[in-house]
Amino acid sequence: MTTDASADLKSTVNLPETSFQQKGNLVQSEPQRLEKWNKMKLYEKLRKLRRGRPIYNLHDGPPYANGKIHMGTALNKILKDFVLKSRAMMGFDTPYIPGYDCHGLPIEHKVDSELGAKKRELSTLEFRRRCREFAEKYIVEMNRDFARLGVLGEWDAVYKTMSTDYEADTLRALGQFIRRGSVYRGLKPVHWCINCQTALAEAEVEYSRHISPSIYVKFPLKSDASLIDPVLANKKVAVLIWTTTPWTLPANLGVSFNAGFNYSAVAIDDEVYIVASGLVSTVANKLGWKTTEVIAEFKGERLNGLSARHPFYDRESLFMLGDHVTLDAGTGCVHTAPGHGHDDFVIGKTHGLEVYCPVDNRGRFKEDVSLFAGQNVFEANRQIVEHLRELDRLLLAEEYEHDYPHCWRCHKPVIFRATPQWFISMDKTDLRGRALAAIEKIQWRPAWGRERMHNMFVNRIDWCISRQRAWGVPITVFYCEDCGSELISADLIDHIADIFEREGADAWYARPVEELVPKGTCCKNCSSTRLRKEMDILDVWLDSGVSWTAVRRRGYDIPVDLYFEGSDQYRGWFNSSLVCGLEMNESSPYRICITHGYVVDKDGRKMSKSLGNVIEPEKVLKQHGADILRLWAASIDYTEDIRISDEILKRLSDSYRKIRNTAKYALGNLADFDPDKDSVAIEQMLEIDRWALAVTNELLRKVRAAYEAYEFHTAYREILSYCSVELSALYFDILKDRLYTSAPKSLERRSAQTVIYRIVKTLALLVAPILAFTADEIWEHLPDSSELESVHLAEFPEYEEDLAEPELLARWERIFAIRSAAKKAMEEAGFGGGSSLKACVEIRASGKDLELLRSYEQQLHDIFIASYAVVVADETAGQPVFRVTHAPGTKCERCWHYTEDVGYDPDFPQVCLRCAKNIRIGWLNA
RNA sequence: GGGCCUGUAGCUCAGUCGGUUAGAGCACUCCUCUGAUAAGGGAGUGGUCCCUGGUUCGAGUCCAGGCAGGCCCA
Repeated sequence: MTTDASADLKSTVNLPETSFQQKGNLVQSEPQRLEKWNKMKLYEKLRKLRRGRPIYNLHDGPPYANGKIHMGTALNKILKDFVLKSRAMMGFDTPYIPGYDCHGLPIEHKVDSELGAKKRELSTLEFRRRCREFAEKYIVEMNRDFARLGVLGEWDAVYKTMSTDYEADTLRALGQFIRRGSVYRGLKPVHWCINCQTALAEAEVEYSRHISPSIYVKFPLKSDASLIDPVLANKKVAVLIWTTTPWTLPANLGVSFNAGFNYSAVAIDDEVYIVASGLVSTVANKLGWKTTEVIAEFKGERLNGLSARHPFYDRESLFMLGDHVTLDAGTGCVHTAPGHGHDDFVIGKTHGLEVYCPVDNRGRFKEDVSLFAGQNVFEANRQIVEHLRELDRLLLAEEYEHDYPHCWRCHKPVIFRATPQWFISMDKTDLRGRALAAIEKIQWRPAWGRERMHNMFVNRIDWCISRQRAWGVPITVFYCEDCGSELISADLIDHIADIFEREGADAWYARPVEELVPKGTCCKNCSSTRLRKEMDILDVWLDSGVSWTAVRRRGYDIPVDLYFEGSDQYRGWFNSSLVCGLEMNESSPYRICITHGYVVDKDGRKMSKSLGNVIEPEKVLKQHGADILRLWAASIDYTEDIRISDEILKRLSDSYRKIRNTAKYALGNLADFDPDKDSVAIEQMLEIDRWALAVTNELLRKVRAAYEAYEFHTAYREILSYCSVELSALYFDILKDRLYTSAPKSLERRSAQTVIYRIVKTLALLVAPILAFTADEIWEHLPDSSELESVHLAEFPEYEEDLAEPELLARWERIFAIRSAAKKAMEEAGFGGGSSLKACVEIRASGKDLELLRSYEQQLHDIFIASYAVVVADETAGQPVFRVTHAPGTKCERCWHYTEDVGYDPDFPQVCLRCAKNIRIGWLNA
């Protein structure tokens, strides 16, 4: 055989040919495709195409606009895009208006630190302008980065919580809460710097070493001790507390115990002290008790509702039960001052205690505080200790070094102090009860979301909505300069909201009172017109809690279909949105609530700078491309923690290549195929082609169901397995001979091409929500000029009952099982894999297998990709038995089969008769 | 410390009502083809089902207690 002859033969083989590149080059090609989508206005086009169809409304939870997108936000946006793209392909009209959370402390801090010392020179208005610019800058960046992920939406019309209309709506929400009667002014302990005389957020305190007094104090029992245990009757009983802030003792209103702990009554000399049993020896050691005689032991719950006398005031101190009481340190009996501690505040609330705070702005005891009036709290510590000692209430006082909160500005130690704040009551308008009822009706995915949310509302304390900050929506109430009473009115707020609608919330800072209120507005108590503006702003959770109003403004119905966020939002956005929805709209703003887990590293640990295990989406985009990141998002079960690592991304790149190559191979075999002209009717197809159609149909059913259930990783698995097993290893491999060697226009080849066309089109459609870029690229290469200009405008095909063919599928399942056994036998005989055409396979079978194999005997060698396959009846064979030998005959230089008729056609001495015939039909028009 | 969740092969996932020898895809190893070629095909290796105890004839699955990790709260 000469080289020329060989080249001639090769020209009569239909090899795959396509411009679809094997390498994705995603990093380069994706931005180009994005550009194309922008130019063709893909989002608008899709919306137009679906106009009038049922709307599927996913409302975007606004991420905070203060930095680069990270893996968590990228994952969230990608998952949302899966939902929207798949719903669009199910025929829904799918609006998507992304949003941004703009107000709040993190931006204030960043602007603060950028300004440095200059900050003091700025007016509030100017400061707010800087904050606005800061947020705006990040919105532009984040928009670009989110869009780069292939997420389709109204990126040029996002909603922002700082836009004037949004700020007006936020304020109107406050008005509605006031109108319903759930807003009140109360006290709550906050971090307070007595040097700067300002409230501090948690993020504004830094912890550093500090020496405090550490004291053990007895609180003599006031209640009848025999109620605890008869043994204690007529004894001098006291509970023993430990504190490092003696100055909070004047504000003591109670002692807390843990219901589940055991407590011991320890007799020391003629007194009895109550201490948690688990701490008796520690305390004894500390206080130098030589012997500890426990005369009674009981559960903490026995103490509930009893009381002690205050150690130095003529006052009662109530015994309460709380989980915040631990055995880490102290005595297990916790001094409780609701005005000076968060736990104290919460437990005091539930027991109806006053939020008593006898300390003023400058950290001095108020005038009515006997013994210590006017004293600075830190200086008063020593005198309080001395006083306790004099009264014989003190068991030990020493110095204690620990981490203590300090002001981030002046670095002085801060105190916890109750200050006036605005609250939304959970109970005045039964928000708690209504929320619990609404939670039952919402669909939660995963299902445990219901329980988590339920528990949260059962225990939730009133919502503190005021913040002593500048960058936000102001709480637009007034105080009378003359009599001090509050002027709080929903109508007045609506009036101001109308001003905000035009000018934004800056108006509150830019305009004097007279320009903010209608003429004649005055104090309801004393009719004074001298009014002072409240300068607190609203908690940003109220901002985002009303984000659904931004959706309603654009004409969509509330409730929307879906909220889909990370699992931290049970406490956050899901929570505040539900409260706002209930008060303003009498319903939850969402029907379905889905959460995803957190992105963690390969070992399941959270990503943090200090651990050095952070993977940035930007890096993945530069290294692999958005479709790989999207494939990652699709491959995982998002309800749990989601791991990412270089290995995981490597595996996904492999999977990606499998899918891409499958598509490429399919497209390559359609180079000469026009579906309109060349398609073959199902009745005329070869049976294995009908099998492939049926399998594809099944894939369609499974993947559609997965999309409908928001289970993207099931879709991913089905698609990948279909490409690897059904197509690559079976169908395409078996098909090669037919595609390559049959005459181009022959029925056998057209039958296969008809199916391949349907396969690759279905594949493009099914992966489109996930591989947004690649699917569109496949779509472009389909041999069908009449198709839509982007795969994202198309709809999923419907499952076709006619194609199901369960008997055919069952039959072929058995054939492929036998094939697998045959492959093993061929491998053992040295004809595995690519050398299988050298093999001649003899199969001995009985019963049903024999019957089945007989009926397929003619095509069996094609199915095995061998040159011969012979079926022999053998009643002794349970499972089929194989004998594999080297095929007889000569290798045909065209189809590579071994046959005994090579050279029989004198015109084509190197090929078998089948090939000779095909060459004549296909290439010589004979 | 409390609420909710997770733990199955190197990776990502299945595993139904408790029922045979725990599966798949990928990776890995070996073989093979050179007409899917930075591809394709075949065969194979790989498991303390987080641990301990309990219920049961039987536990990856149910119960209890741990351990490790995550979110939220404290």
